[in-house]
Amino acid sequence: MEPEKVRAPNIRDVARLAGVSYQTVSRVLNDSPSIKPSTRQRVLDVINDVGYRPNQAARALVTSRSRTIGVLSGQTTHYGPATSIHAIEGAAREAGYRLSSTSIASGDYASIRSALDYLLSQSLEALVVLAPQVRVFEAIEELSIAVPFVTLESSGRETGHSLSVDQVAGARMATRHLIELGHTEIVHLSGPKDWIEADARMQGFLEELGAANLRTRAPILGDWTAHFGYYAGLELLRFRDFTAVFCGNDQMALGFTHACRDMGLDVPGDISIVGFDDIPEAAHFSPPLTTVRQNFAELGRRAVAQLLSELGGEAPRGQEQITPELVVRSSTARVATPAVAGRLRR
Amino acid sequence: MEPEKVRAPNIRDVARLAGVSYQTVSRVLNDSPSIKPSTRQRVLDVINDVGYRPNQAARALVTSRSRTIGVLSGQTTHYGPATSIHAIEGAAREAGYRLSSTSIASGDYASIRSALDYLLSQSLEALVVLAPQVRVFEAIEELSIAVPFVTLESSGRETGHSLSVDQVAGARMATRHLIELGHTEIVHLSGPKDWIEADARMQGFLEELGAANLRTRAPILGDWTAHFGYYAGLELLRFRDFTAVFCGNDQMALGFTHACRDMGLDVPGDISIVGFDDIPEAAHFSPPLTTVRQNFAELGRRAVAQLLSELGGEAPRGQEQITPELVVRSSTARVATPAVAGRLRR
DNA sequence: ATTGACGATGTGTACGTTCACACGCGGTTT
DNA sequence: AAACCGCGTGTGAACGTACACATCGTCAAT
Repeated sequence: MEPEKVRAPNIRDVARLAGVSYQTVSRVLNDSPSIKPSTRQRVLDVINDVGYRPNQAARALVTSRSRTIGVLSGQTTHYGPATSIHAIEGAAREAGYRLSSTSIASGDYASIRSALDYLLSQSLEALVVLAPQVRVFEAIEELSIAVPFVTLESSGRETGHSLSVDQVAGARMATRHLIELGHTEIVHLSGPKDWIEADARMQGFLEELGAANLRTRAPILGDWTAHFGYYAGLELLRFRDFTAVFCGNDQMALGFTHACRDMGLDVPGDISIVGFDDIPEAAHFSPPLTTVRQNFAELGRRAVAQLLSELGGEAPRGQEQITPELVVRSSTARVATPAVAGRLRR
Repeated sequence: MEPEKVRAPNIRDVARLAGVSYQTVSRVLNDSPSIKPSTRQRVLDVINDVGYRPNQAARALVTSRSRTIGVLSGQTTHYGPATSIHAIEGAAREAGYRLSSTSIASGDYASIRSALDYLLSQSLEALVVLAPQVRVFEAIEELSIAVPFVTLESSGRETGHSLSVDQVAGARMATRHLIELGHTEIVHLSGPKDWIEADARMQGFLEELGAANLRTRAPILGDWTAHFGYYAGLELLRFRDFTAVFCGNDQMALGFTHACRDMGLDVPGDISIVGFDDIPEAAHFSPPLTTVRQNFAELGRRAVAQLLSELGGEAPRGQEQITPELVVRSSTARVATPAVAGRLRR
């Protein structure tokens, strides 16, 4: 029984054992056309025997091609980003790329900057940014990144490298749906302050309300969690001066529904609720949640596709948006009579 | 205004501009002790000016230290793994490591093997495996991995490198809770066939039932989704020969609850339901779900801690388990009278 | 005055791979 | 018969860094 080699075999070891030059081995590895089949087989056999694995660092050093796509993300725990990243990973793997991911601890500039620095020193070939905070864009602009990159949120700014679900359109759909059901007093539970999506959804909400000439009220700034939705619900429902809620995401909608139940209110009988995202659980909430579906996986796939085409020499595609889709379930209903809203108002 | 350099500045460029040798720059980068403060400052200034970033590939090549921890994962979309990975990422970043992640497309051996091959060619320093399929362990054993590694599931096999939440204990807690409430006819909705956790939870369930001398029934093999829970519920509830369900995860519990509602059954009045995981939404389900909490973040952090200590020269810690915690909410209740269960039985 | 130690810096070399080029060799063209 | 071509293969760089060692002054100890 052989003792474990202290040094991993390298390309020269393989060459020696196969009785060829290291260059021939290299050709086999990069399946160069001009190589005799018998030689190739011999080399492959040796590679298999000794468990040779080409050293990626050395390869990256000389080619300055790392076959790596960097991913800068924020909270990867959430359903949306997690799904997108998973799709990115799959698409990248299919194209022979791997992922190097870093997430930022907090939204402050220093940690964003250091995360980007870190990624950029990896000599990666492309970069996808999923970090939804506004400051990330400042850092990106400042760095003038040399590799193709794409951000998965619309920054509002024209970076020319963005790909996103049209949050504004989604929010307008959700709001219009409520308006069409006769609701005139609609509350919006938004996401945190400097989140791009939160901002866009809020904007869509306000636009649609404005278009219908309805009273707008200041949205409540939440933190995306069901807990927040619950406590915000308990608070807001003390004054029942609204008949519908548009929540910035499904979790908050779930929490809000919980609060309604605790306050003895029926959803959608007394209060209509719309969420955002369409997480897989939303169809099984009680009641099943009306929400706006974002195709996170598609987003991830298209990000990789765009990057790959840019890597292949094509020009960046500029802004691109995916339209979301309203999924009507059972958490929204027509207002009993328009007067109800009036009666409820203090 | 300078045109963008085609080549990124390297250590020699910095050295030239700072009027020192490249070795001095290297010393600054690795903050070597013996270097004159004024020189260090001059070098640092140049580094900042030209935006020099040390090439990690070159560094990895010569040191064979990549400062990278590999992550092999399965479905990263789920709450559990996503949370663990996030925690791993955070802990790794804190220790100056970054992550290189690959997920396996399917559970087949070839894709597992190629994913591992890929990771192992990265000259990474440590590896954490979150892929819950049994076959992954076969691949790992076969490869006799040289770097410290840890698997985040208990394989049942003694690999000596595993760290996990004690699934069996968690399942026993859940089951015991139902038994203590007087339930004698308990159904188990399990996860997919070759998932390690699914197996362990099933085992715990059966053990506890056996300990209480209760009738055991064949668990239903699901796929973790709320959809499955829902349809399984619709099917099972046609014969109401049970009063409680232990679901393999919270999503299936949600779906099952939905099915109960659709069948006009009250939870927990007619049926008690226990989940597993304690996803953040579980507290806001209708009714709030009794479940078993797994500390996924802790798991991730401890995995990194273990790896780092091993990297520091300490011996691997062997098996290690974290005990989960039963969280009693409102989806479980005492059986009205023990006779009820009997009456319901066909 | 000579030696030694030490602080600060520079010079070779190695890491493992790919790229540009060179080479020998049969077979076809001039 | 000389020149050319393409196939299969080998040789010498180069990528950017860290490590071992060498060098050079300065200052204290002998």
